[in-house]
Amino acid sequence: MFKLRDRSIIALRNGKLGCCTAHSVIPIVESIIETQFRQTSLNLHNREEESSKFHFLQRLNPKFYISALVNCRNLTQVRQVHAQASVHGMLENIVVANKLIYFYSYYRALDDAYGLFDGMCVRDSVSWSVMVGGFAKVGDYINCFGTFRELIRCGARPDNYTLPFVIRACRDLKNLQMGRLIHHIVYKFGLDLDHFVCAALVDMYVKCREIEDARFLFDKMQERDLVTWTVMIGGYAECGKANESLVLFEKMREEGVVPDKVAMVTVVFACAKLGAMHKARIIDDYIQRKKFQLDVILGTAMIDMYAKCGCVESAREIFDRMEEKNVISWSAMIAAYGYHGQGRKALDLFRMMLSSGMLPDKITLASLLYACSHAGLVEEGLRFFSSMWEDYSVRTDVKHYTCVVDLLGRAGRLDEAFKLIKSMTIEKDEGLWGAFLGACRTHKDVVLAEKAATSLLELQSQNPGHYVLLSNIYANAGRWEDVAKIRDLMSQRRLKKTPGWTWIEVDNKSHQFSVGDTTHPRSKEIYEMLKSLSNKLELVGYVPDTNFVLHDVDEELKIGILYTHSEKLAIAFGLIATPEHTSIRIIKNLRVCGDCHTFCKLVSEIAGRVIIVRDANRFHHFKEGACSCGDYW
DNA sequence: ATAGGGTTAG
Repeated sequence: MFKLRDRSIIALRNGKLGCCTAHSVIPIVESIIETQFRQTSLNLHNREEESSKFHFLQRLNPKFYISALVNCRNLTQVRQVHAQASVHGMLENIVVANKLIYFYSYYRALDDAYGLFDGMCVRDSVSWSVMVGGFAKVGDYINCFGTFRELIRCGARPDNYTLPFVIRACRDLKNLQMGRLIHHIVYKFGLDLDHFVCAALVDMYVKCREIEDARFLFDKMQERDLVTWTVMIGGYAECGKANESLVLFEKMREEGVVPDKVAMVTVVFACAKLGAMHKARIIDDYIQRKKFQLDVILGTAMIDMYAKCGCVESAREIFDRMEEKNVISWSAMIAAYGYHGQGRKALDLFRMMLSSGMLPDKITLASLLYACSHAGLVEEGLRFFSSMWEDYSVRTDVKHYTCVVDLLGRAGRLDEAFKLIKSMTIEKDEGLWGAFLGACRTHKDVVLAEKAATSLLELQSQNPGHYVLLSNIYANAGRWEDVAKIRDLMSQRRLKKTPGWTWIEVDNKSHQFSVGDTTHPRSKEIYEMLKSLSNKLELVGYVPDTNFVLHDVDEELKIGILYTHSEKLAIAFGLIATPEHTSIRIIKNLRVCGDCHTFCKLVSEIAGRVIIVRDANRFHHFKEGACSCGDYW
């Protein structure tokens, strides 16, 4: 047992622990408790008598307990200090009680913390803050909100220490309504929107996908720190405004904020979303210049960036340069080969992965199946699918089924795909039915499409793409009444067809086109180019395929609509605005239409250009009249 | 007495 020496006793009496090292405090407390325990058990009902010998203990300064708590190394020690404080009536000291609540929640003993909190006669704003924060830290949002509500109900004033906790709870739960309420409370109580509250609100709005609200607050912050910049940049990328992400990144650097690795990962992620190749190169240069270490996460993000910007080779270079790879890095690279239609390379890489001793997970296998599906490697895909559990201990989930339905569907084996769906014991989702419906469209099978559609619409799909697909199938079969029904259903469910757009980078600037667009400054030249292209294309036997036009309009009009699809406009612009023989890269937000696919093949031939198209699902590399997807997409 | 941001499929 540690022995109390005079010096220590003096220190304790004065509430100063300057002469004690951090680690010597605990034994002192233990010793005090020990002695005190002996004393109280001898003389439980005679508190007057106990005082003479241990008088100094009762007059202990609260600072002693606070220091003792700070030096606690586990929950048991906190409980001991609590017991000691209780004996001396120290719990009535609000600072001691608050500290105890804080340390109980630090050790995740929320029951103890709340017990103490609940028993407090007087609470100050710190008490509320540590209690609300305690619940927030362990992820007990119900009690976090509950305590906060109690705070408001008691007429206490919330403070800037409490609010960030509650706001972060809203963020994690993606509870926008509650988040707004708290934002409102800030104004109602006339609290000042300090840095912490503001940063938390920005983060909350970003995670609830209210990017404009986040931006509004972000712009109002006087001092924007790196983390908040990063949140904002990532938020824009997440909600499809990756362009703005890169603009913000520039702005951040202009303001002299120096990015760290996490910020760079976020920017790389934004660039992957955007698919802008020259930006990818710039960011890569920046990363190399600033000597950011190519760790697993940054490396993997860069693999993804290069692959999604259309350059699998550069992605592979990064992959090979990475010293440490995890299952995510391997999966990203396999997936990249998949959506570039290089199924064989995906398989090779998968084998390499196995021989390097890395175990695949469900995402690796989904990527692999996806690669097989997009390269028409039907048998290989089916083999992997059937042996996932035995070979890799990975359970098949609905995503794997979706890949295989896609695989069979593309190969025209619709009946097998349907049989597979019917045999499933796990829950079917709309992605699965969507894949099947897509296959029915490709192979013009209205009967199976109707079955798929029934299930799909039962799921109350919010994805307009599925309705358009179905409408497309009906239109193709000339069933205009059914087309009208789908249209009604869409408006009932307040869904609008996602407008298609394509964009192209020329001279470091992006140019965006929608169908029939005439807003581009060089519009006149673009349409002239289109006209001359169509004349040349007709000479090589191109016939517009009006099956890809949804509207119930006459043939002439259909051809007109088809001719001005956004991807055609972007390509025409690419041809007039870039040097000959350079490749043209375009990005489309939806799946590329069949007629445009044919168009691209022919243009690649007659104009002698490589055309790289990124659509919603994958890449198409057109060269000398052929496409890397082998018309299999 | 206050914290927070990052990678793969669909």
